[in-house]
Amino acid sequence: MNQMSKKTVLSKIIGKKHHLFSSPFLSLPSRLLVFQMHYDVATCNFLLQSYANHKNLPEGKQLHSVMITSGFMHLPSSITSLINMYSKCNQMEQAVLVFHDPYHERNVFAYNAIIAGFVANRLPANGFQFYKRMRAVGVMPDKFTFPCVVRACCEFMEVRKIHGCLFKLGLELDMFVSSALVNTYLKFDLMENAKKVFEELPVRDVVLWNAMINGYAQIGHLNKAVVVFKKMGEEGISPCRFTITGILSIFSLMGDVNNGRAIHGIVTKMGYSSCVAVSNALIDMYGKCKHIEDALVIFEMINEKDLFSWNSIISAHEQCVDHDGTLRFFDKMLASRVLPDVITITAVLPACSYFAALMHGREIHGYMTVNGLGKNEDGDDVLLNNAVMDMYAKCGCLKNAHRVFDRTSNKDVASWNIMIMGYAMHGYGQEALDMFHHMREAQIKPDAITFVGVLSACSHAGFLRQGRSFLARMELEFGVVPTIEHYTCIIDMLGRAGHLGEAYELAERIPLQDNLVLWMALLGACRLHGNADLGKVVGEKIMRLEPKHCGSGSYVLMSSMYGVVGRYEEALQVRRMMKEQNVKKTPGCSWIELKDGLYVFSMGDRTHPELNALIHCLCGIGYLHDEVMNSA
DNA sequence: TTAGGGTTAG
Repeated sequence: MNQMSKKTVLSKIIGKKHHLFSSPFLSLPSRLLVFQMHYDVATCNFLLQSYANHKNLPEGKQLHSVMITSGFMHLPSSITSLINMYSKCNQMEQAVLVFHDPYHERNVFAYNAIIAGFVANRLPANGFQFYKRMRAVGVMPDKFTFPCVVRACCEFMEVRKIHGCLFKLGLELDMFVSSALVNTYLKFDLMENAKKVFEELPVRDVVLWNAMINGYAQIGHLNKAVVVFKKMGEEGISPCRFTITGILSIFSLMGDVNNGRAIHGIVTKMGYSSCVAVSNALIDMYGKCKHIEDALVIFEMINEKDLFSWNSIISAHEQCVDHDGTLRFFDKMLASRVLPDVITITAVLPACSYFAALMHGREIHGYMTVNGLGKNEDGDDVLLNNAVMDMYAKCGCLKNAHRVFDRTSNKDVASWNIMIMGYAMHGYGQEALDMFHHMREAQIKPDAITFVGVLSACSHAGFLRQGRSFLARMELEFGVVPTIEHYTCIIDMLGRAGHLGEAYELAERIPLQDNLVLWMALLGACRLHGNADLGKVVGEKIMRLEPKHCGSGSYVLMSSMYGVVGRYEEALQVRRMMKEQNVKKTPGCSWIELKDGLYVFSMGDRTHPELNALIHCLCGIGYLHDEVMNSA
């Protein structure tokens, strides 16, 4: 009988007995009697393994007490299985208590199990301490010890010492030890050491190839990672699921949909389609390559969607700038009772910011606070808190944004930029500049984005003198070279204030003039102040730019500018040009946030399944007039 | 009785 079938038979027998042993209808002494009649050490160990795999701590603990009563604790195998059970249930304190059991001498099995436990529970330093103790008391490590000990190394010198030991013990060619070694060297960014271990092995299995592929990807050498992947195929090693997820993440980073699709072909051919992690990696790849339709097909085919599946499809929508899709899938996720995590929230918050969906954003912030998601091992999760701040700021809720800002202990330059930009975009120029001064007091070095915020604050508030001064000082005093974004802010500022001549002169003077946004800002100012002559010159400049840069916005702005000053013939001429060039006006898009979600509409869009009901509802609460309802 | 890989954001 082979190992597998032995295990199957054993589990069937134990299943029946176990039912009796766990029966709530029997008193403890009776259960103990059943146990003593039918159970031996092998059965206990088998059960403990099963409890460990299912993280069934209560039954594991119960079995532990029965084992003590039955006198099984002097057996080394019981100790090892118990340590393993407690480790897998994340109870390292209990595991250590078992390890120190006074009636038992600690052998290599017990040491291996406790070191593995600490490594799996992300406490490598504790694991390494047990290895040192093991050597101190003279217990010889074996080929099972080293894969864990290598992973337990927290410093380069420790790995080097262990690596030396492997040669002394003749374990330098063991594939389990070597793959741990390769991964640990990569953890310390020591690609050359990892490569040496890999190349000196006479036989390499798929795990080792995976380690090298992921290692190159980790240090940003994506092309080299692809070369290693190809070489692996040439050497006749078939990719496993882990290889597939790794290489898919590489092609997604490269935005290489063709090779990604080729991997999709391998997935189908090798029958990996049913593996959720593989499907999730495919969704991510198609999402990052902006092929949302393919991502959706994969997503719909997953039977048991996990957190990764939802996060991948939500992020895919966000990457394809489909904010509506992002929120739709987030709602679907909640309806499927899958709880969001930090990654879900960071993907969803920008969509809330885009739609100024304050209700949605506030709910997410509440969920985050209740579940302690704003914190990580470094204290406050500054990136997540920045996303919340940005959401509140973009929704115009500056008080809440400021509250989150104040509560974030480890603010970075982005935190300050979000607040400066938030105040600037809502017309609080003075508050934005005050934030900038506080930022300097806090000795945070401003960057290019800070000055976009500061200059746009000056522009919106009409602080001409200060705006000019900031532009002059930003390079000299702060070492930030003005870019086209900064000049656009200044031109916008001068234009809004009616200093059209100065704005035009500046636009002419600066390098990289072929920037549409810059000239559009000036065109907008010409329209605002009814200066169609200068507007015409600016308009012609825009038209001379590459036609692909010239969207419908500039044509519409120009025709409207001529309209404002009564030059209708020229306005019509622009409209005719639009027709000739086949430029279509992008339809207007609007949205409304109601209690049950966000509704997005574009002009003439009648595709919403509950359009009529929604219009009735909107009329009822005074959002729409009856004529609209009648036209629906 | 004990051991080595994976996917999602910024």
